[in-house]
Amino acid sequence: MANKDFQTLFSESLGQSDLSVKQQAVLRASLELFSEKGFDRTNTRDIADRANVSEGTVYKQFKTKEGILSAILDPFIHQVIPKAIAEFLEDMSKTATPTIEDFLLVAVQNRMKFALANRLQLRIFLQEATRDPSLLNDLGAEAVKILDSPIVDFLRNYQREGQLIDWPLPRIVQYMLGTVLTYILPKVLNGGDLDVNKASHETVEFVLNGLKPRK
Amino acid sequence: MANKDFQTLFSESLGQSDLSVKQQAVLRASLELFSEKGFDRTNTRDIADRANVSEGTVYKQFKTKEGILSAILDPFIHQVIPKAIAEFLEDMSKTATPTIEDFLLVAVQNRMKFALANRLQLRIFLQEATRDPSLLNDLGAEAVKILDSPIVDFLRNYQREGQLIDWPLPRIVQYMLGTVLTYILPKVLNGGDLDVNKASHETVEFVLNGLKPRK
Amino acid sequence: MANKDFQTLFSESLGQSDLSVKQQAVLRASLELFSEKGFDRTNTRDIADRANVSEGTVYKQFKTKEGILSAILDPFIHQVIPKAIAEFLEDMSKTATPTIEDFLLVAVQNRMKFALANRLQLRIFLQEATRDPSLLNDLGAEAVKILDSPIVDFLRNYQREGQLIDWPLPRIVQYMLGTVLTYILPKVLNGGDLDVNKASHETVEFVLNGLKPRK
Amino acid sequence: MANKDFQTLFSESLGQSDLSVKQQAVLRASLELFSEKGFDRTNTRDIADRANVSEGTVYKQFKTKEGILSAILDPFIHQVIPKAIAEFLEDMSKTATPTIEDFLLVAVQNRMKFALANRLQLRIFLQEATRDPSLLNDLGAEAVKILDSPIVDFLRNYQREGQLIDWPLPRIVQYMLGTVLTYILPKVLNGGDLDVNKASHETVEFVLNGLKPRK
DNA sequence: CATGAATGAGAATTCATTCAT
DNA sequence: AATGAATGAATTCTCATTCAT
Repeated sequence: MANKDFQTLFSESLGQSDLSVKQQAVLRASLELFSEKGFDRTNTRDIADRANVSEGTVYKQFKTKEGILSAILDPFIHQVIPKAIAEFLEDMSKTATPTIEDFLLVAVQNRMKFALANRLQLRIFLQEATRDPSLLNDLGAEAVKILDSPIVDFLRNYQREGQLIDWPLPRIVQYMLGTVLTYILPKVLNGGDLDVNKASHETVEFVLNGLKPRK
Repeated sequence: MANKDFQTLFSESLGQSDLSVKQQAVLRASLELFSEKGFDRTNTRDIADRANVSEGTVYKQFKTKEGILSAILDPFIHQVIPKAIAEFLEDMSKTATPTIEDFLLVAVQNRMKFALANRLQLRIFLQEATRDPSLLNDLGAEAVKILDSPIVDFLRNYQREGQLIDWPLPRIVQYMLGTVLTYILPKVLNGGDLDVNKASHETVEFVLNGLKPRK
Repeated sequence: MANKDFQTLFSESLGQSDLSVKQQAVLRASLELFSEKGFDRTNTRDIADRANVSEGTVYKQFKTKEGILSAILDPFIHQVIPKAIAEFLEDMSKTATPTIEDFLLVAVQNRMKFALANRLQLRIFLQEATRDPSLLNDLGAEAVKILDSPIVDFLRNYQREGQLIDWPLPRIVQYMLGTVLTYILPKVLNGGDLDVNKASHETVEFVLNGLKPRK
Repeated sequence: MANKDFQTLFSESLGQSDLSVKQQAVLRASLELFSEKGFDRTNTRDIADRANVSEGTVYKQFKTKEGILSAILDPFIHQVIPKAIAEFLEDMSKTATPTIEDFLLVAVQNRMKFALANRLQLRIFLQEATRDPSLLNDLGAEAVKILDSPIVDFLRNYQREGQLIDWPLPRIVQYMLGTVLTYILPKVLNGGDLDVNKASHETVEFVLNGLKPRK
């Protein structure tokens, strides 16, 4: 049972719940509005209204509007994602996965579920990243940590066994990510449900075998 | 010999150059600024300054700031891209391509060059699309037209010959696109050069064979 | 003790004083400036200055400049004037008025005093009405209510007694109004005092007897 | 045979037709637009469009937008009206008018026809006069000239004969004007036809006899 | 003479942020 | 802590006016 659900992770990410109920309402309202309309087209009046709070209260905790954005994205990048990675790795370690198919299936499903559970944050992240690509670097820095973890041992092992092609791991991760994204991005942006089981099987099927018929 | 370059296509897209020199300067300045800072964080004062034009002039042709954005994105979606597709298809038809490797190589290179040549517009498009996913639908509508062209015959032929797996074509296109994007997106957002030759060979290599060693 | 004075009626008309002191200052400043220079030639900067308030404050309560105009004219047409009519009718009812001279004298004086007390609003009303005659219809709709009140009984009674000519009442009201206006309009537009006593006596003298010497 | 019609007087008023066809088109377009929407809400772009002329041409003859207004109102006040008065007086002199009824009838009809024929200018004049009452003085100055003309002799004669009450002539003119206005103003502002014959008879009937039944 | 592109000063309006209550 | 009125800088947009062609 992979990640905790969104509520839990989000709340935990909000600095150990040192936020009052109202402040959390502000954060949730901002999360929704930023995701729906974008940071620049959301005004503090609307945030206050949606959070059922005065405009002054919005500024009590978060000194600026920019600060609210940081309060959403910073923990997302530096806490939610790392924590998700950690839990993912733990899950992987526990799972006896003899074939690479099974391994990738778990990995892909894990990523897809995470993305859907954190849809709003991801959408905000994408919006900001298209403006300020340095955010992508921040994310990349976190992602690289995967390659500094036991998971590498799994992959190297598959390579040694001849189950996985002998390319540099970053290149392998790149392709898997790209393929997963083609399933997830439309859902993150447009909403709608994703049949994670079907999507993950299709992904693994392609990623492993490519477009040329075997035999 | 593939696409005309950016300058040409962009100028052509501006409705037969019915724009004065100054109006074109406004459009170019907006293109740059929107791409650099995003639509919402660009103000008309800055556009006027960069275009060496008065603020009034900015509004003479394009009635609103929103109108400038449309003047950039609309022809991009409805003229530049379709024209690029048309020229791409023509190139394909002319090329005798015995193996699917060669065919995909040309296709992928073509797409990559186009993306890099239209980097600024693409970046603006991405920024807006993350806010208003309906733009993706507009783009999708144009893209679908590919599947209504001679290129389909090529692909079906490869499938019949056993060079291409027997999946629905949209699924095949989806994976190719996803993989190409992993090379292009970082360049579109961050700038920098892409070794199109190397990237396209790697892409085709992966897309056709997947991550599992053949044999 | 006819109408309450302007201050009272104006304040009452402002929706039970649900406006802060500053908002009332905005309204008063607008009233003065619109009356002096006309709506179109008054800018919000001047309103803010005269009200000793920031320009943002002008827009807090009244969403647009147009909105300020409505905040002045709407209650004037739909509350101040109806209320004035009601009080006028009450005054009339209480007054035992054996002759039509006395009756008209009270009526005319009443109208003149009201017009002078509401000089600024009337002037704005006139300015707008010359652009948008539909305003006159709105006013007319309110005025017609007079002919749906006890005052009609008075007039009919005078007609029966042979003190008042047997014309349709609207025609009679039309002439009285026209004559009263010749005294009031110059004062509304130019300012200056009106000797209400003298003016009302002259009006009644003319209205009743015409220009041809009796006997 | 009272006034020449509008076209004639207006054209004559335009400085002896020293205006080109285009300039006259500008004046006519301005006349219509100012009357419809008011001076401040009419822009020079609209004037140029309605006159089928470039915006530059609008400024060739009339240095400023204000100048167009003057070109309309100045001759109206200082030429059209005086000329109308002169012709009116001439008509009066020629007419043998034994009774005051007949005399007033002609006078009133004359005024009404003039007002209707010059509806657009009058409307503009009213709009401006409600802003800048000094215009009323200008008009008044012209009007006073009536009392410096043969017409005075007519009126004094009627007074001597006991057909006209022995009040100061300005007061008499004031009442007549007020009554005439109640018929004309609604038409000037709202448009629509006026039954000049009926209206003039009613006016004279009231003005002479008042509201109290004779005997 | 006529044109209409260009100008730039100003106007309305928005909104993040502050602060007295 | 919470409120929301108040602020004023910034922004979009309009329009009378000018001037090169």
